[in-house]
Amino acid sequence: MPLSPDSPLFSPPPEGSTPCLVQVAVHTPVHSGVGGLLSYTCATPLLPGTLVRVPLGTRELLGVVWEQAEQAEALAPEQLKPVRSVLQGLPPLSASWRRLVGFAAQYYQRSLGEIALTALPPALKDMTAEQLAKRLAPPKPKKLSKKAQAALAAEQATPTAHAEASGAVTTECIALSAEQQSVCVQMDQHPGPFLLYGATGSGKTEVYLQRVQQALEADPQAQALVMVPEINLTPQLLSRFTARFAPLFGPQAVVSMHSGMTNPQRLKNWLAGHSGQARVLLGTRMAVFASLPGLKVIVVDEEHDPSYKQQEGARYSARDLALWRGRAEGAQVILGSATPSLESWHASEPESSGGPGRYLRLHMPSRIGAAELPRVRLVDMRQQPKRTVFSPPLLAAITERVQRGEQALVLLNRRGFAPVLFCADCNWKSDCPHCSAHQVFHKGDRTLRCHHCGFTQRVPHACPECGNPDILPLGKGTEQLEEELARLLRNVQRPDGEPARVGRIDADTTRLKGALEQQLEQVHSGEIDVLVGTQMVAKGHDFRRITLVAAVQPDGALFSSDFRAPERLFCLLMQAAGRAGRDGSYVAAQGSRPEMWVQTHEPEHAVFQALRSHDYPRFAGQQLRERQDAGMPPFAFQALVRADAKTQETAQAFLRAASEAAQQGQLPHLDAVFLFPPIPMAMQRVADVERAQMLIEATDRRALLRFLHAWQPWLHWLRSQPAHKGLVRWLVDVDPQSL
DNA sequence: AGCACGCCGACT
DNA sequence: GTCGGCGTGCTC
Repeated sequence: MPLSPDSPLFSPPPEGSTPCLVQVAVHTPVHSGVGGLLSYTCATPLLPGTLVRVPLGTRELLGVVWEQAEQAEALAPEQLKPVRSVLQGLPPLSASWRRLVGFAAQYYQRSLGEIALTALPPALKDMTAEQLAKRLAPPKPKKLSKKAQAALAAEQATPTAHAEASGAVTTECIALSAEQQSVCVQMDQHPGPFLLYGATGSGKTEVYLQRVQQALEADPQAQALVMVPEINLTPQLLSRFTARFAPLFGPQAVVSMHSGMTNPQRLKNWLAGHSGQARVLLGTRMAVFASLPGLKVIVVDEEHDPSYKQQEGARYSARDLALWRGRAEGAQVILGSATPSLESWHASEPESSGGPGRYLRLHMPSRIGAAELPRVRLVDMRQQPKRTVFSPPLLAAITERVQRGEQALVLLNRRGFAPVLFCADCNWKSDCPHCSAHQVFHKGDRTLRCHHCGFTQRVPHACPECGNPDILPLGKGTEQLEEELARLLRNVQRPDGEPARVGRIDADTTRLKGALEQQLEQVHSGEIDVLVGTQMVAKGHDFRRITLVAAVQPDGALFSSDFRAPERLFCLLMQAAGRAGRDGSYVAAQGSRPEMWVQTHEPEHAVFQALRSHDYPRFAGQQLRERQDAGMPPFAFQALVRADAKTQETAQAFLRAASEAAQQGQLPHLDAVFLFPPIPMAMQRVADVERAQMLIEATDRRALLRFLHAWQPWLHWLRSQPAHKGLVRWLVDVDPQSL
C-alpha cells in the first residue's frame, strides 16, 4: 500500500526544523482549563511513558509522555513550548501502567496527570535529568539492614523454613496444612481472582508466601505485589517475606512502599520495582500504582479494611484497582480476609447458587496448631447497674486470667480520658469552637483536645460559663479505662506473686517513632498483663499469651446512620476475637479456653448473634438480603458530591444548584441516576468549615460514571458564579465507603 | 493546583 | 513610604 504524506503511518524525514509533537500528562486538576493532556514540541520523537520536564506558566514540571490523543488538539504552533529535558536512562512507563492510570482517572473522575504524578515517587518531581542519571548509574550491591539480618537468622533457625529456603519447587507444600494445600491446588487450576476466606490464625500468610514463591520461581522476571491496609502492619509481614525470599532471590528481592518512608527510600524502592530488580513489593494502598513490569501475583490482605479507600485527593479503592490491574495484566489476584467485605462476599457467591461467581471463594475454616476459636460471651448491660464499665463477671474473668499468668486485651474505640467535660449546674459542655464535636479530656497532659481539627486548650479549673468548680468528665476513654482497671486489679497477683500490670496502646501512647514496637514488645515479654487499646491493637498483631479479649462499649456503631456500620462492627469484633488464643499449644498447656467478651445493651442484635456463633456466612447473607431489598451496594452504585463552605446553607445551595443543573443540562443517563437531596454531613463542621453532601445512586455503573463525567463541567462553572462565592471546595467520591 | 499580578489596609 | 492580605486569571 502506497504511503501518502497524510497517512498516519507516514513519518516525515528527519528535518531538523520540523519538531515532533508530544502529549504530556502533568499534575493539574481536572478543572483548570489545563486538565487534559498538554502538547509540547520536541526535536526527536519520544516513546509514550517517557518522563520529561516541561514548562507550564512560570514553572517547570515533571510530566509523563502519553499516547497521541485521537483528535489532535488544535493549538497554534507558536503557542507550543518545547520539552525542556528528557529523563534518559529510565525505561519508559509501560503501556499497562498507563492504562491503569487512565482507568483510575476516568473511574474516580480525576485528571490523568493527577493520578500519574501522585503515583510516581515524589523525589522524582524535583530531580533533574542529570541527578536521575547519577542515581541510576551504579546498581551497587548493598548489605542487608540489621533488621532484615535478624529476621533472616530467626527464620533460618526454624527447621521448616530452612528446608523450604533451600528446597526446590517440589518440596514446597511440605509444611502446609491440608486446608492450605487444597487452597494452593485450586489456585493452580483457576485463573482467579480468589477470595481467600480464612479464619484469623488459619495461615493465610503462608498461602500468600507459597503462591508468590511459585510465581517467582516459575519466571525469573516475575514480580508480586502484596498489599496491607495499614502502615503498622508492614514491618511484620515484611520481615516474613524477606526471611523467606531474600535467601532465594537475593537481599534486594523484597522492598516496601508506604507513606512513612523518606522520599529517597521511596524513590529507591520504586526504582527497584520499575527496573525489575525487586521481586516482591509490599506496601499500603499507594503501592497499587507501582510500576511492576513483571507483575504476576497481587495479594490484598485484609481486603475488607476501609483503609484501602483513599480518603483525600483521588479517592480510589486500592482493592478495586488491584482487581482491575490483575485482570488487565494477567496477574493472579488473591483477596484475603476472615471477614470479607460484603462486596467481595457477594462477588464470590458461586453461580451454582445464583450468585455472580466473579471470584472463586476458597475457605480455610481451621486455625493452625489446634487453636480453637474463642467462645463468645455476651454481657447484657441492661441487667447491670447504670454506668457500669466493667461488669462483675467480666472483671472476674479478667482477674482469673491474670492469676493464671495469661493476658487480657480490653478494647475501647475512644482515646483520651473522657469524650467530654460537663458542668452539671449550667449544662456547659466542652464543645470544640471550630467543629461540631466535643473536645476530649486528656488527663495525662491536662488538655482538652478536638480529635477532628486538633484544637487544644488547657483544662479549665472551673466552668467557663458559670464558674462552677465541679466540672465532670462524661463517658470513658482508654486513658480512664486503664486507670480504673489498674485500680480494680490492684490486689490481684500473677502466679509469680507480682501485682497485675495494666498497659495501654493507642494513638496517644504511640505518637513517637518506634513506640508501638516497644509497647508491643512489653506485651510479648509479659511485662503487661492487661492491655487496654483502641482498634489499633485489634488488627493483625500476633499475641501469644492473650486468651481473653473484651469489647467494653461497642454499641455506638449500631446507632450510626451509615448502612455499613454493622458490617464494620462485625469485622472489628471478629478481628479482635482473633487476637485471643492464637497460640493453640499455649492455650492447651494452660488448660484454658480463649474467650471474647462483649458488653452490650442489645445482645440480641444480629451482629452479636452472628459473632457468638462465628457465623460470618449467615451474617453476610442476611446483610446482603437487606441491601438487596433496600437497593443498596453491592446491588447499586453510589457516588457522593460533597461541598464545603463557610455556612451550611452555602454548601447546600451549591449542591441544589448542581442538582438543578443536572436536570436542565441534558446530561446523559439522567434517567438512570437518582439524585438525593443535599444533607449536612454526619460530622457537619470541621475546622470552621460547614460540610454538606448529596448522594447519587444508579443501578448501572457505566451510566453513573458517564453522568458524573458530563456533570463535572457544570460543577466547575457553578463554582465560579457569584451566587456560590462562599464555597470553599467541592469534590466527587465514587464508591464512597462511608456516608 | 500553583503562581503572578494587582489593588487596598497597618506597620517601621 | 513599604509589607502583605487574598481576589482574579492564566498556564501547552
